[in-house]
Amino acid sequence: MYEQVARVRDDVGMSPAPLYRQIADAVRMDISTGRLPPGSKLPSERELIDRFGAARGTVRAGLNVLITEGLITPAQGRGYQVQQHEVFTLDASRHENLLFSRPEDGDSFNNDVTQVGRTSSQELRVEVTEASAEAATRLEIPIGDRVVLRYCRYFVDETPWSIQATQYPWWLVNAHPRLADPVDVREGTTRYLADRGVKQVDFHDEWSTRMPTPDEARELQIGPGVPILVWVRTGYSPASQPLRRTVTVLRGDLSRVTYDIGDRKSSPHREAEGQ
Amino acid sequence: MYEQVARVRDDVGMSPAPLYRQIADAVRMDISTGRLPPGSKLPSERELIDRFGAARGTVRAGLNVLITEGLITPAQGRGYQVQQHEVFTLDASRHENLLFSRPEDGDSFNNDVTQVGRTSSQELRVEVTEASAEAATRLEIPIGDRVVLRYCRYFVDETPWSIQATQYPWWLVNAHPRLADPVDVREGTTRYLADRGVKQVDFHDEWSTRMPTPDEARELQIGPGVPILVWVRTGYSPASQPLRRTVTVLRGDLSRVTYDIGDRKSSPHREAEGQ
DNA sequence: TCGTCCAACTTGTTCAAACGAGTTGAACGA
DNA sequence: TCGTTCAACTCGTTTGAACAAGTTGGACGA
Repeated sequence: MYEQVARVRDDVGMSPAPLYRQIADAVRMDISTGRLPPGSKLPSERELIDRFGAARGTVRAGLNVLITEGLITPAQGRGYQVQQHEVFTLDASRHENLLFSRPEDGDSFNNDVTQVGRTSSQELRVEVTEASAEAATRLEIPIGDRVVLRYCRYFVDETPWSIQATQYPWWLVNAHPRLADPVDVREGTTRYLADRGVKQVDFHDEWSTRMPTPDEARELQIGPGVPILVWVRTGYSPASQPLRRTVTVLRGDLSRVTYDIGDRKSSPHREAEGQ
Repeated sequence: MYEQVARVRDDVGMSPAPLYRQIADAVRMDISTGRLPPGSKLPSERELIDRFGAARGTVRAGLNVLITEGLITPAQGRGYQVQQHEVFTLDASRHENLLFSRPEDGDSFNNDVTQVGRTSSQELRVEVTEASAEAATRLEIPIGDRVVLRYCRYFVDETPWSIQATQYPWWLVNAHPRLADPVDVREGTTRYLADRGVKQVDFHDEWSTRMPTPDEARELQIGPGVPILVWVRTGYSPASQPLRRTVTVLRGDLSRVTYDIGDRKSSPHREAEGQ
């Protein structure tokens, strides 16, 4: 199927790209042109060795570039595969607090998920710990003060989606003890608090991106080359008192986030698929 | 300085981590504990070879893990260095449209930059092109319609910071021709339009993250292991007519984004340094 | 027919060697 | 003193070999 590719080594003048990068470029081109569509299997290392007349190490160096770029995934015994993502959109400006909260909460994300025929599930863990310096600053409490930490990992079908850790100051937990219940608050913590007169009206959101730590990569089941989105939301009462601080780590390859700012209510945006 | 590390190979039962990952873990630990502070030089490959009794390829595989995680940067002839970032924060909810716009625009970002004693600069390029499918959808114009593309690369001091491409629909350019001027609009395009009665009051923002393409990596001068933030903002008139669409690509290692949502005006957040 | 087993694939890990190319600082000469 | 040169360091690229370990499908036997 492939003819032997003439190796570009003996140029005069400008030095050619190193062989491993030529390999990466060639395969990347095959991907971007659609010759290798998402989900398809790459030629095996053996085939690429023959095609480029390179050593195995060189071929692997080239493929490693594409792994780092998040374009392909290796699987021992099965070969390399072109990444395919199904992106879910999260409307952060309408989002109350928790991903996957109940539809009655008016949350848009769970709807997004279930409307596509997916099932969402979650693992919950609740602890009482001490506030870190960062959290204490945001929650405007002394460092080391007791807080309730509600830790949650969310799944779409079987795929880990995000990790979320919410810290509530102790004074709030005292008044509303179900926050410390190690079980799911059925109607959602935001609704629970709202029903008891504690309303979050303001948010401060902070976004950043980075590569996952090994722990995060394990929990989200992502390989190298996939960045994460880190979302830190602090919620405030009408009196500008911090009520909670939520740190959410989202898989970058599966997530898109939107904000609608201004007067328009429901945005009439068609879903434009991009890249 | 370092004693020979006993290699963990012959465990019974659970197979040990491969050597290259042991090396990565050891060095990562040195970084996270501060034994190797940001900006410091790593031991050379030679030293690590001796310390772990591994082949050079194995040591390089280990270091490659850390490069992919964005923790270190290699420099030919000079050794490896622990990454050090100076993060700049961009307040997207107060942000008018362009990064680095003039202080009179009330933009917070340029202030952030100059207040720290940095200088911001930019490269501008203006073209007339045809709207892509995506852009046309957002701008609510026919696909292939003429648009003005204002392309800009921003720098902090000498460091590339972000790449920004704004598309204006032709009907707007006709009415406000300076949008097509291949020179900097001194007072900022947002202000320019506002002064002429065209006010952007609503925004639709879309955020995602991914690894850069080779082109983006070159333009932003980022190495492997550094993700980018992609920000797509569509601006609307009070009549909900799309006025422009801006795609901004930000270096993930240097950027943090905030949104303040709700009634509170200026958020009294102290700058809490995290991570 | 239906499991089991195994051969033949796949990628994962590691070694050893060689040469190329960028950087640095010390020795040297003008 | 100052510039040049160069040795000795750094990482960059490539080869070839070997064995480990996961996957798959077909042959084979019950």
